[in-house]
Amino acid sequence: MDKAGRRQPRGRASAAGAAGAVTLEMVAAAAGVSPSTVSRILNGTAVVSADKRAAVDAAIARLGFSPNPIARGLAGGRTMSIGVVTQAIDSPFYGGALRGIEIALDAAGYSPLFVSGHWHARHEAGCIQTLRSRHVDGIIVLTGRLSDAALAETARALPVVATGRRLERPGLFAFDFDNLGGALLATQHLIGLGHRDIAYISGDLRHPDAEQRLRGYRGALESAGLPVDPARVLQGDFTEASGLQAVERLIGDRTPFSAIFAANDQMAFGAALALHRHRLRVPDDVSLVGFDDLASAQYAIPPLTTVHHPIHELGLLAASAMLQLLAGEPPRVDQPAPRLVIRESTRARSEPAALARGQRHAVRRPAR
Amino acid sequence: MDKAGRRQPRGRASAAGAAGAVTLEMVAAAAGVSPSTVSRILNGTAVVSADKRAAVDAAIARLGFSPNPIARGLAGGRTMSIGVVTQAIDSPFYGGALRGIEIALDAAGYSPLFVSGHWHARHEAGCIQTLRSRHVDGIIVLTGRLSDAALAETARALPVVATGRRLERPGLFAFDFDNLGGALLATQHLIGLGHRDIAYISGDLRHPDAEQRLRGYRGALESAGLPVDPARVLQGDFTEASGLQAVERLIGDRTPFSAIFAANDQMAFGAALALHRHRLRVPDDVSLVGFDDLASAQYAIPPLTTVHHPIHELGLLAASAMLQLLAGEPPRVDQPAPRLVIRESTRARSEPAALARGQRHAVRRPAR
DNA sequence: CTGAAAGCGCTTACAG
DNA sequence: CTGAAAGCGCTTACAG
Repeated sequence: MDKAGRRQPRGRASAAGAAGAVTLEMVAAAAGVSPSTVSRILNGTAVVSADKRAAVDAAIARLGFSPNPIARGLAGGRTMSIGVVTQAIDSPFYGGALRGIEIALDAAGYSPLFVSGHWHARHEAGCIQTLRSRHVDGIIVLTGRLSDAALAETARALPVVATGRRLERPGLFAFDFDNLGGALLATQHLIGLGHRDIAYISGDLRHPDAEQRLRGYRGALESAGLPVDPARVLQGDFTEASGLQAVERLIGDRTPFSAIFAANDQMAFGAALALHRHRLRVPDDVSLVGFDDLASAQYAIPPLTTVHHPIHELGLLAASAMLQLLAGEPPRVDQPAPRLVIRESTRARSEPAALARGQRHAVRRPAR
Repeated sequence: MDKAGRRQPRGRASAAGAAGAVTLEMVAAAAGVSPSTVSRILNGTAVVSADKRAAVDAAIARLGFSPNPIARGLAGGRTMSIGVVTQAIDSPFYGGALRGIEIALDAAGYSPLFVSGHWHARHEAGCIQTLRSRHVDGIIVLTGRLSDAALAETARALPVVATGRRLERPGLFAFDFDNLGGALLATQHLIGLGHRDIAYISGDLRHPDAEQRLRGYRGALESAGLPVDPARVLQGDFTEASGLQAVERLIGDRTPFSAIFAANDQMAFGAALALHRHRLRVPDDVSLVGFDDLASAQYAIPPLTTVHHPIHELGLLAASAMLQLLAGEPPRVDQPAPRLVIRESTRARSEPAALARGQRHAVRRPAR
């Protein structure tokens, strides 16, 4: 088979050596067809006679062949990998989305390549760069701070799916979660329980989610004819620490409140700790609602009432939209709606509203 | 430059097109040298005259060239990517390790490829398979259930770093965390506080960590001359739910206890909730210690005393060991020791030990 | 020190 | 329907 002048195969470092040696060429030889034919069968690229297909399938099975994605990437431009820009690989919130993406891509033979943008447009741009240098077949961007223009630009080169924004561009599919609706649900729940003095702990307003949730809080108060008191709107940044500090400020300022709605569960946990330190009991003295429904929310003390954000499903949907884009179809996804999960951190308001340290109430009412 | 018979370049789908078109060949042309020379400069493979190097460096900078890892992978067998077998991409515990790995690899120009084994040897083997088909340059295995033999076998083909086990094989570097020592620390802390009836919630004993931590608990009791009562050793599986159930069993069985040591924080959170439901207060009635020091432990109510497991550092170390292996050096890593973090869930024992529902104590003592 | 050339394992026009 | 051949963008013996 070798012509004169062929080199000896290289040592164990040879690229082939690593993954199990059997190549498409070997399959072709075993099946008595050309490599082109094997490739076509693998890719469903052309109609092939039944007997050749059978011979090739048999050879593939017998030899245990699996195509080398690296070579495939070089030759055909498809690496069977999808880049995923998340914000932090260990985010308790986005983790669920990553798992969804992993599952959906795996089922289609694709591998995810996770990179972290750290909520920084520059880092995210670096991520896109890395992913493109690795020739991923498509990129999923989970929220983040990249401009719509940057995303659209990327989408000119390869399919892009983005969450956390609304945007229509060729090759780009974006979908959002109804943050406003979720915040409405949470606030209305509190209002329905008789609360009037509802404090709000906002996330970092540079995140569109934070802005939308704040609008939901305001909207619910306004619809109910309640005033939106700026003193009750605290600025947080989605971390536990900021939730804790917000409550400290609230109490320090002696602003009356009987309920708190935190723009995410992590801040709600911080808020709960601050209340605990001030001997204010949840829900006896203060009702508390979060947003996201992290896995840990149901084991908080008390278990946290929160807005369920189906982040795992969102991951599944993002991956499935990518797969559709890759198949040349316009993505169709049914976006899941927000849903309030009532647990044990909220209760009907007991007069009067908790004020500040020391002024706590011993009143107990049966849980809902 | 083209010989007769060359094809036209392919359309936008061409592999080059995607990532920015500039190739090593273009750099060579611009610098007036051969591609071989550019390659050698890139890889530091050979000594090159200063003027050529300068010309090449200039051309690289001007053209904004960055080598295509895919082509590199095919040709040289190096993909500049490292496979990482974790257990679940959204694990609150392993997440920290992933972040450490990401940081350390990124600094060296490598990309991690994360895959999830789901605590299942078969899945983990599938992960290894996937990673090898993608020609990663090395594999990091975070604990898991793969046999030492399987790991050693993999290490014959490419460098492997494993955590959560001790094992010496060619091409394989493994290191463990001192789980036994950590459990000793936790238990001794409780004993030092005067606790005698210390219940233990074990993790799934198929995990080596769980087994080691149990030994630490036992060892500490024995050293202190305290009996190890089987009724106080509850079987959990590292989940919050199992921690909760363990405490339910303990209380249902009316086994006396004044302290609980849970083999991980997640079970401690579940245990805390069960205690809360039975109106047993932490730490007034029952002291509680966890293990791992998850990010959320400091915002638990009350903030959880726990054994700090430097999982982020372990990730950093694993990656750095891999880098050393890749460089042909024997890895040298200083393994971090376990450390007890005393927060607010433990307190000196108050007579008598809490027994069961209803029998709670109002005794308050100042915190430590 | 440096170049020409073969090769990595695929894919895909091109030509039957 | 199917093959022969060129090419993807690099690396690396081989030969100066």
